[in-house]
Amino acid sequence: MKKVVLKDIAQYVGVSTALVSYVLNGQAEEKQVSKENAEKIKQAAIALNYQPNQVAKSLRTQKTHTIGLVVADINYRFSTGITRSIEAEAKRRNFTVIYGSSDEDAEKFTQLTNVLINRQVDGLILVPGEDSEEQIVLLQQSGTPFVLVDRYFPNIDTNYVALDNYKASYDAISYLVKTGHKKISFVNLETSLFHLRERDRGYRDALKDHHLEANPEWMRHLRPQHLKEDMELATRQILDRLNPCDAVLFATDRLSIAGLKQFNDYGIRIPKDISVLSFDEADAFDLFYCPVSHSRQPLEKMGEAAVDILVDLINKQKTHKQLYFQTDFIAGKSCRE
Amino acid sequence: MKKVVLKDIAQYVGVSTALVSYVLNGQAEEKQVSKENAEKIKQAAIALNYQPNQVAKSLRTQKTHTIGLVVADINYRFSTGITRSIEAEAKRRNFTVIYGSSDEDAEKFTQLTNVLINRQVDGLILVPGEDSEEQIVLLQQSGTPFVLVDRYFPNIDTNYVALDNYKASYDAISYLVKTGHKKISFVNLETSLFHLRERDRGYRDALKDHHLEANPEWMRHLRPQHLKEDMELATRQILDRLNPCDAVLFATDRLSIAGLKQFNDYGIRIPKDISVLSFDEADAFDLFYCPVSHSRQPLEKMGEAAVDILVDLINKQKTHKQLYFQTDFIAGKSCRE
DNA sequence: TCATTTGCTTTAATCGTTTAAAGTATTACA
DNA sequence: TGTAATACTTTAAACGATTAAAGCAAATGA
Repeated sequence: MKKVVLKDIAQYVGVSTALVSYVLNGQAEEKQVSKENAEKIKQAAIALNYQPNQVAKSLRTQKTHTIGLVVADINYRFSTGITRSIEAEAKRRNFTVIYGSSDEDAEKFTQLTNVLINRQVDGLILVPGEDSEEQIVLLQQSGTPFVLVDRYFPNIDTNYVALDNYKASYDAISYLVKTGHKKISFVNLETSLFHLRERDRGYRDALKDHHLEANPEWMRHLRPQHLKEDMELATRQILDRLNPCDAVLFATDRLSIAGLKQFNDYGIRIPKDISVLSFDEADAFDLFYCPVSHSRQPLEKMGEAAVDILVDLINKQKTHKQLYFQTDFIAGKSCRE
Repeated sequence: MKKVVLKDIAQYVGVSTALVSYVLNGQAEEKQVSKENAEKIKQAAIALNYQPNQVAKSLRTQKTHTIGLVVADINYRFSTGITRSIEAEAKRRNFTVIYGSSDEDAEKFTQLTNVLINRQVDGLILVPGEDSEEQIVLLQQSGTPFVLVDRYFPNIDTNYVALDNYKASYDAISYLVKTGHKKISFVNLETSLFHLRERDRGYRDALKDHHLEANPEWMRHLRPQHLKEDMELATRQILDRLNPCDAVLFATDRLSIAGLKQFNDYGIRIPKDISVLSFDEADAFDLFYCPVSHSRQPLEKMGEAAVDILVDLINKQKTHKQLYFQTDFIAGKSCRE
């Protein structure tokens, strides 16, 4: 069964392709197409089940109505969440999303963005990984509209939608202080990614402002590739006999899961033995014996904002924006009060 | 900065676009392009940073080298897993994947497939939901190459890649029987989806073959939209004072999570009070106090197979295939031995 | 010397749309 | 009656690639 194209409708009705195009694009009035022909064309389109060829349309209009999305790792909850909200908002605005996962690999990230650009996406939404500054700068120079989400580079002036990581971290620690904790550990990843470094800063400043002990051993930076072993060491340090912590803040959901597993293995009970607070949400928290308190990123809002900004950029409304969001605090029962 | 197109290179070097096209598509030898020109063209392409316009290419060749993927719900672990492996295999074969989530909604499913077809994807990989038979039949009639994954319709003769759900279920029950369980419950979803009905059948037959009590109350079908309340009822029934089960098999990961949460709430300990076996894998299992034994779907292999079959279809190698896979049994500690 | 072959290059149509610009009746007005 | 406006419709050139087919020298063969 051959594909029905515009020309087929034109022949079927006995008019030129121009008329058909006008009618099917809702320009019947504007282009003063006779009611009779307009009606015939509409009927024919239905009768022949005409499906416009978007590729041809894109080539002609130089617009694909497509957004390219590169997430850091599709296995992250953050990624599926943000993808979902970006898709929803994109659909609302009649855009399609093509996406890919860089798996935190700078080269793959570059490759992916190039593939997407070759496919003529109108713009990009990116969650860049380590060592991607260069590619971002190149993108910027090329004039491709793009928005960064979650992660950004303080010394590159781009549009981005991010969390106020400093504040989120500061507030989380303040909450722990307020609920009577005095020896607070912070477990983060070893990375140069700015947003995670901001969480460090929030922790440090909060401790200082509340005049708490800032034991250097309590701020841990685990190697992503050696999470399990580094976590084992970290938790042992945190639970140290002589000077144990009474609370720990994990900087990401994956850290929390690894940490809680380790606590399980050690037979440590939450929150009796130690209070636990987490960044991000994880489905896995559901199955833990006590709900885990955590700071939740407003993924829906962030995704929507990213699409909004990007679409503005695409439409040449040169909004230059850096948007910060606040976390929602989800109170569980993993913190002693 | 204007985009560099083929013509620009042609002008830059002083040849026709045909030559440029030949050289950049590796047909220099075949088309007997002079070494001199070939070299110049290659240099120019690099110098001008030429990026071919895939849209134009697709229009001309009538091939987009793109696969459309529609998953049932991006939030399922199954979806991210299969997406990942499909993406990887597609990339290996030089295809890009555009995907969307139908959120188990038949209308959205139809819409999505149409959007993808309009974008001229070369073929589709689909995880259809309830009430999508009609759309599948239409697709088949239209001649669009497609492969179903995970779910399929026994009375529609399509290509698919699926689990041997009957056997997986049968084997899981047999394992429970072998480890000494006698009163085995099976918690499934209320749905007409064939693959889940097959799991019912496996359960029933296994009970019969092992001459076990087949209490109708022990085969539960929960409404997906009322999972929590139905699960509460189901678990109460399973734990019934007078005739409690000694084991339960959950038909999906989400059911397991809901069930285990409920057990947590009731203060039931696994596997002391009851043995638990699950289909699928869940990150959340990690945080449960005891590793959950489960039957794991070989997502990587399934995704690869789906791409393989689809690409064959696209290349007119009319392989007509129904592929069944077996689950891997992952032994945890949630079953009393 | 003329025809043929070889080696290389260009021309131009094509994919399926969109959209200025031009074309052609018909009607209105002076 | 001639001109202008109105109401439509068609023509044809894009968009950026691919690719038969044709073109054109120079080399070869008879």
